[in-house]
Amino acid sequence: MVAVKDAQHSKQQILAAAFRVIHQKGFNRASVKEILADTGLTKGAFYHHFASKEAMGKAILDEIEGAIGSVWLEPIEALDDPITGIQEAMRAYAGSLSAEEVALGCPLNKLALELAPTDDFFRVRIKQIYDGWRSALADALRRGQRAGTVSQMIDPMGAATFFVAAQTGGRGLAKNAHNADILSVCADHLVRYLDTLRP
Amino acid sequence: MVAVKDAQHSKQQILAAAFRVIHQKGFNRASVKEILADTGLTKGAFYHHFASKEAMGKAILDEIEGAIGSVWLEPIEALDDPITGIQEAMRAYAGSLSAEEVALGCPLNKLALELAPTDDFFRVRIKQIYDGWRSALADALRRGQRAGTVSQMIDPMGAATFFVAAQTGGRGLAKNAHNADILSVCADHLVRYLDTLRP
Amino acid sequence: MVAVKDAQHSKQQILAAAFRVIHQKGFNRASVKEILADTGLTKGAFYHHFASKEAMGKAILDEIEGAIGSVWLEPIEALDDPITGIQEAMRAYAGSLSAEEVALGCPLNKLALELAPTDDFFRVRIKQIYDGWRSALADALRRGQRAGTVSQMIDPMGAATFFVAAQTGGRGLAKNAHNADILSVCADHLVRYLDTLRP
Amino acid sequence: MVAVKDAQHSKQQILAAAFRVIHQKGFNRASVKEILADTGLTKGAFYHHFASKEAMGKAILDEIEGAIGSVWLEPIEALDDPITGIQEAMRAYAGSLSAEEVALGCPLNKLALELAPTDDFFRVRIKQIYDGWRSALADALRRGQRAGTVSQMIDPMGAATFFVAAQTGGRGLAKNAHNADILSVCADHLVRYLDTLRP
DNA sequence: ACATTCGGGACGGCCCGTTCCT
DNA sequence: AGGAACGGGCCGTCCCGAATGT
Repeated sequence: MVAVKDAQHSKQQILAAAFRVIHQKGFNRASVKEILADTGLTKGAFYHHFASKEAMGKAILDEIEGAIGSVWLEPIEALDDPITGIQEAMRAYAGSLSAEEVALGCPLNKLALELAPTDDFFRVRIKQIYDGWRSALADALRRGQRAGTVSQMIDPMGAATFFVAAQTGGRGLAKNAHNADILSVCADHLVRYLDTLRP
Repeated sequence: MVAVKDAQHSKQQILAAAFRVIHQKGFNRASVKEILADTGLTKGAFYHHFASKEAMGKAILDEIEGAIGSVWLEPIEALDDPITGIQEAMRAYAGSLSAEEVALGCPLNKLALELAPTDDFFRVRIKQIYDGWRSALADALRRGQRAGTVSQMIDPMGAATFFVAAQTGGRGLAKNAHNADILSVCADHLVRYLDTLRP
Repeated sequence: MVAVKDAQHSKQQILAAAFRVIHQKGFNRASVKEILADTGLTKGAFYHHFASKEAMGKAILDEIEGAIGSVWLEPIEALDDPITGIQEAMRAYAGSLSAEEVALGCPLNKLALELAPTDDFFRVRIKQIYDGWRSALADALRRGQRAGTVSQMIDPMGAATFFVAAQTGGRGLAKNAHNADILSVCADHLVRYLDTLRP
Repeated sequence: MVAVKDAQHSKQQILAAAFRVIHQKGFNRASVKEILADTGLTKGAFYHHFASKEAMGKAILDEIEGAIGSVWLEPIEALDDPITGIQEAMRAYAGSLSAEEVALGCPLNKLALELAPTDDFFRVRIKQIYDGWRSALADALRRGQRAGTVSQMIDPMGAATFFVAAQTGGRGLAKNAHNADILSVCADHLVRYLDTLRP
């Protein structure tokens, strides 16, 4: 009855455990050994699926990219009134995080801060993700401009950039304070900021 | 005339080198050995001045606290129109950073992200610094409310929190992108946001 | 048209690749993985054909034994004047090696030096090969003694031993120096030495 | 009474143990851990004295160079009749080796065979040692030519090269066979070869 | 007091030969 | 014959303490 060897399952298990440990300790302090301890697998399995710890980190980035897509981008994908959509996503997000998730902070920001100065590959990959996020937001705002729900005066990309920055910063502040209220406050302010983008 | 052993000088040297290395690599990856390599001193000296690597980290936090004070707080300390003061500080800050400083990002944020989940002492100490920053900003806004330069409708602490969060987030985004323009964009948006706090 | 699974072919492929890698890196440093990389096969195939890496090493020794036979023994198998035969084989050998082959040295000697102290089975097997070589040379010299082309005064086995030793030593020295001239010099001296064995 | 920390002593201890283990297992299979097990020291000590395992290997080569000097070169340093001197050194050497030493073989040859194709630094350093050996022998022979104890017809460097090669080869053969007689036989033949170099 | 040298161990990521199941 | 997983080994790094000057 021992679970048969299932490559995909093992790889996903490792990825999930790695995400958890890295989210908590950061990439460098997350030891391969500890990651594997959560899975019951051994180093042989790890290095069968990933060429190196770094390669696994890249795979995790892919997952994070997907998560950002489903939380922030899909909900507003085809909206004529993107501002309301983003506001709702923001509120849903700020309200959905458990105390633990608040204390852990944004995984992408964590990796960005830790790895950007050291490893250029990671930096560029993370930049891609952030750029994708900002672009999708800007696209939505442009759609709104065409639909008349967003002011013609504003610069979509600039506004999107500011939103991503402020959102990320708010979550970082809340994390360090172990305080979800900070997140709420920032969310409120961002919602109000978004209102100023209406015509 | 080789400088005789000068305790204070050695300690400052270590602190300066440590700040540099930690800013770049983070606390954990900054090895004591590498820090000392920059100074010409040896481990004996290090452990004479600091009980542990962690203790040295705390000393660095003190320095960072001072730096925040002189960049963000002193310029607006007694202003009747704090909003204009903060706007000027913001613009000065965004304009003053070299490409290298942009790429390194905010040292406090870096430490916050890295150490908060792992080491509670650090987290609390960093929280003190952020709280001090936010409080000082809130105080300034309250002073403005009394002077009539700031709207009575706004919550000073909330606005201060949002400002710190957005500023920090902007610098993080710019760092990862190796792009000072992102910082400028965020600064512009923050300046505009601050305008909305006027009566 | 792709060759169907051909057991013998696969085994030979592995053996050939293994010989190459082992010749270059030695037995221990030659990883199974690297050997297989050259062949396109996988570990499953390897352990299908060989019980262990060690077992494969033994198969390689068989190949080496054959190669020594065809280079050194067959040419003088039935000669009445073995000294001239050996001299010619020596000169042919020294002249035929490419710069690369010089730099790689004698594969048998390499294995002998590396494995003799650690693995007794290998040592004994290699000893067999060296003994076979020496015996065949001694036999040839005895044949020459009977034919009157070799002095009665010399000890055939002793001379054969010295020849093998000096030849091997010369190739080792040349290998380390990346210098075929050393091989030539040693070959000349051995030719002259062989002349002293004539009546 | 625990031995006080004595840098020089510790370093020598490590070097001695390393020589032993490397002589037996070769450089790659000689693990730092095993080397240290013999000494009672730990990795901290090892990496305090040596930058890397490779660096330690180079230090060992220095020791080997010294040993060759005292066994082969010093005894004939200023002799007018170098041939007799070399013959005596050869006989002394062949007679002095214990069964264990025979079974271990020449440490320099072992390193040469193992590391030459992989690590060019080692190869060149080992070449230096061999070249030094050959040159010293050639010098001695030239001195003999001037003194009239060595034939004018022979090429000193060629003869020295052949001597080193044959001696090394003989020791290798004896090692693999676990048989000191092979060494004696080769020594005898070399002695006789040396006689042919007299006027 | 200040600084150095020496050494201790625990861990870090990675690789290796091998086995098991398909 | 292939793919997945095992488990232990390897070299090197890290933070730090103890003994030793100066």
